[in-house]
Amino acid sequence: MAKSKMQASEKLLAWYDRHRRDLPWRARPGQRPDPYAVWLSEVMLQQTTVAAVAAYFQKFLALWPRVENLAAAPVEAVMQAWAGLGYYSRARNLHACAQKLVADHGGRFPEDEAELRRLPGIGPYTAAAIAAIAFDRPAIVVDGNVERVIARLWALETPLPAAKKEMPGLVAEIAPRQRPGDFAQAMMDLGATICTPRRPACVLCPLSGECAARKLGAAQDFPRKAAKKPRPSRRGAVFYLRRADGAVLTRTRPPHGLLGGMEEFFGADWREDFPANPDMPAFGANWAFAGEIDHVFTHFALKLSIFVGEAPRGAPAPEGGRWRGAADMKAAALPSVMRKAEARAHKFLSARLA
DNA sequence: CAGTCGTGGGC
DNA sequence: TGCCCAAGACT
Repeated sequence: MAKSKMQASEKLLAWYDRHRRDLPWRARPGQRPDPYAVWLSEVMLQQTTVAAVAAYFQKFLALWPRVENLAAAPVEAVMQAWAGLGYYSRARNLHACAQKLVADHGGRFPEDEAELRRLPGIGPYTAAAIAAIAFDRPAIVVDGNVERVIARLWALETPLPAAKKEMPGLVAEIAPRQRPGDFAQAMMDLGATICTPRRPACVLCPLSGECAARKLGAAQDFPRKAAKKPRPSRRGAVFYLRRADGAVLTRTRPPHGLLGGMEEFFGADWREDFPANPDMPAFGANWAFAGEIDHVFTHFALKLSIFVGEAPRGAPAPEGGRWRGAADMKAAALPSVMRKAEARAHKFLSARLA
């Protein structure tokens, strides 16, 4: 190990002391972090931007200030509060984790990384992050930021994701004995603000003198990445049924899988070979085409045809469905794709009225 | 281990 | 418009 690499952590921590981000879930320097807040923020931040998380974090903390409160809440309330943030299995696991913490750990977070790892929704990254940040344990934290910083620091030729298994060892080479929590957060802050995916600000980087990719003049070309697969397209239909009294028909999706446990409008299955003229459902009448919406999921793109229909006052909900009043709809656990469909239906209805 | 699992912003 | 991506977990 080169001596310059051993000094990297000192430079990084000095930089962190001056330039650390002030984030809602982050404790002030010298203050004890709240493990509950650390855990909550880390789960929300999985594959999710700081900007998107901030408001949800505040909302959850206001609704459920302590893990006991979250554990006592109905899971439907948690799903509803999570609606719009994506990756909904996180919300279900969050709730399950809270209940397990209360039932098996007296409402306290274990400090040990391996013990944390056993809890639902807590994987290798989150376990290490909680151990390091909340308890200042010497855990090696590797997230996407860290992978990028490390790949550039060593001009690592191994492409991601294959390089993932080398990462903990490489991080350990520069990890300091002291301040493991600050070191972890410093690496992530550096990746988020200086060592960015595009146009990294190497001129401002405290590690530029030790960076092999920088020496090659090719920081932006790291990390190497495996070619990605094309994203298939699917089509489907949404049947937005409005009753004469203004209530709207919805249902709840099965608890697991895509948008698991979230609410939706009735619709036809999403498939690549979707029929050009799908059958309208038996319930409802006067079905009218309200337009299409596009939505992109991680592993497929979706185009939905929106149909608006009417039902008479007092019409019963079909099997598995429920009527929601207008005010009730605002609080429903609708994922973003369904909010988009709802907006299209509203636009169509207001245009038809005019 | 490669596939599944959301969303919104930036360029 | 299309592509990239953002503090990954689970199977």
